[in-house]
Amino acid sequence: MGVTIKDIARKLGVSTTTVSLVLNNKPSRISPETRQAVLRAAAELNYHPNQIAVSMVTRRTGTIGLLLPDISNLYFSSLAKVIESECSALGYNVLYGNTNDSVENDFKYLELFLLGRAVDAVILTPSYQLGEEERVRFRSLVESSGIPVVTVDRRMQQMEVPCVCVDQELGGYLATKHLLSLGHRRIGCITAQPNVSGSAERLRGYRRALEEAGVSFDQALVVAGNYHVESGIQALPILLGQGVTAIFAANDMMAIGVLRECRRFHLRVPEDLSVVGFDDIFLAEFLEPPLTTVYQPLDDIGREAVRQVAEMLHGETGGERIISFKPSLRIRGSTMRWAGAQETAGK
Amino acid sequence: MGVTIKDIARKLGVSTTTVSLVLNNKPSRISPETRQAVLRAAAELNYHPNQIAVSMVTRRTGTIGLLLPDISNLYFSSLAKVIESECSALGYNVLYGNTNDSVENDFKYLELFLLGRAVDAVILTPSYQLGEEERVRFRSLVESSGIPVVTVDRRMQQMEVPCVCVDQELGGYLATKHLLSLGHRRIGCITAQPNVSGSAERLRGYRRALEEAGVSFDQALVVAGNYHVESGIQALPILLGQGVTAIFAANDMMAIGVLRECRRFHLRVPEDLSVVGFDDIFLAEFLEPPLTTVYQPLDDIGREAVRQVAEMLHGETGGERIISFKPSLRIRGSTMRWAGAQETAGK
DNA sequence: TTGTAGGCGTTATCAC
DNA sequence: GTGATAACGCCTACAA
Repeated sequence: MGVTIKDIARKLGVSTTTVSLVLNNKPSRISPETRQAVLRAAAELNYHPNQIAVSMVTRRTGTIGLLLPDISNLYFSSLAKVIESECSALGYNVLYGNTNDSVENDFKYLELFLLGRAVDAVILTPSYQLGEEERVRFRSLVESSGIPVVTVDRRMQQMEVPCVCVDQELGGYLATKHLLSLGHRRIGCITAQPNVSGSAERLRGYRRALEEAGVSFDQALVVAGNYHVESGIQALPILLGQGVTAIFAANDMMAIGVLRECRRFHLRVPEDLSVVGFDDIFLAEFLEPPLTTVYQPLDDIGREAVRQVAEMLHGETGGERIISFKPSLRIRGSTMRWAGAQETAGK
Repeated sequence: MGVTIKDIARKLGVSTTTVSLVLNNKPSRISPETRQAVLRAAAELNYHPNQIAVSMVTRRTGTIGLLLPDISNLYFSSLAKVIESECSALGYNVLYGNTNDSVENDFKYLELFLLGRAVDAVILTPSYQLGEEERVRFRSLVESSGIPVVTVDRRMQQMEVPCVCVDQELGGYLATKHLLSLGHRRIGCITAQPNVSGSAERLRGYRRALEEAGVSFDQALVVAGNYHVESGIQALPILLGQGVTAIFAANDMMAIGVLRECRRFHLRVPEDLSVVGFDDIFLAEFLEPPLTTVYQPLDDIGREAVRQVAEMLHGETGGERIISFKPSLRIRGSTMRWAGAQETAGK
């Protein structure tokens, strides 16, 4: 069960060296005859190299670890699709882990993959910003293993690891500015936990837009969600209680929650409430109303993450570089001019 | 770079056997002192077994291959999440491949995973029913590798492989019967390619419901999609041209396409057109209107697929068993009694 | 209770 | 041109 080069060698009366040389197209000048013979025998016996054995000696697995917080979030599953496809094109397989937005799971998989030398590199979306202690743990993990690690979508502060993402702050700014330009003044914001990278930046963008427009920031208009639909649902009544006329949700899932809950409250979107999301998951345009949201160039991000990994695999050094793409606003049906805008129109 | 049991053995002046025995908790009675010493040394040196080396000798990789047609389809990403989580609980990693509904890719990954002995087992959703030639290829691939293969969500006809799925025919039947019970008589059906397993069965259920209700089957009301949103969009005008009052889409993605296109046509759902989907992806209830659809017990399916695999890994034999779960109808807002129903009410 | 030695399948280093 | 032989890191009879 399992033809080996030994079998081929024996059958042909040559050494395993010869077989290996031929099968790997090594530039050692084997006579055309033996060459053909080996090739034919390999085909006849239906030989296929045992990748484990190959990995054993070459010290590379041909596998890249991919750690994502939640594959059932359309944003991440689309990202996974791009990354897997890019990896596949480079001859790499993807070992996948769902971290459920838990730092413990981040570490669980990281240790599994890095310490076990099960992968040649890792692409991950870290769950939270690490505390000092965890930072040490992470750093020693990465350094001692010597395995390239690249972060995608979210940054790891103070870590010497390349990060591929979007300019989150700008995204938050664009979303909020759009609402402001429509005359909204009381704009709610649903963020994720403050120590999730990305979330804080999006909030910063929100604040900057407000300040620029001379609208004072009100902490009561900011509620922390968790990037899941449910937290959008829960946030809505709180924000309505604050009299908001528009909501910026830090991702599309939460925006979907808001949309959904609005119907339960018989609130029309966008007539009664404008809603902006973030990510532009591909279902966003199919919602009712089609969701105005901040587009992330997913393909670029995924492609670039793999490119970064590939570079490091080819000896390029890591280090804390940030490759940042520009997000852009996709205006659709979930936002409109605030009916009461005339009052403040003169501003 | 990489502490080995040799390092530990050397440091302690014992043999690698001793170290291995201790570290693997083997029932060979090592003296408590050496035992402790080994454990301590391993911790101090930060030892972690090289999984490749372990795999080399144990002949198991601790990895399960998962091949899915489209991870950006919410149904499959949710399934992947369940499967990964179950595998993880059993100590298995998941090597993931996106096949894009192409048989060629099915084989590409299957060969990569099976022939390279990169996985201990494979769970896959086959792209299409295989032709005779492909069937031979598949069978020899699976048999020669001796690696357990389990099919999920879709069957492979005439293949000696366990399949975990839902009673597709029943699902199609329930969906259609629901529409019939609401008075609809011209019911369109959007299927996938006829040779995609599951699709054909769902269509059969549709026919059975029609026959049972004494409504004659009309081929013109059946249009073939591809399980993507776009094909729902394309199918709608065709079906409207046939004067349908309701549509059964063979999955939720296509149903979403229908919903979306209805808005462009200023058609109200469900007042002007009832729509039923299939899968009950978790966004279904968040759509507008919330989608009536056929629920698949995703968790059960994923869990059972992994259980099947685990059994085969433990020596249970494979064979063509079908583990079928019952789907159920989730009635939500996208269906209602047909306004013209009274005409045929007496029927 | 512990050590020796062989082997897993492949690649790599030298000789010949 | 080709072939021994030694790794790679670990496990496991079998010996001692």
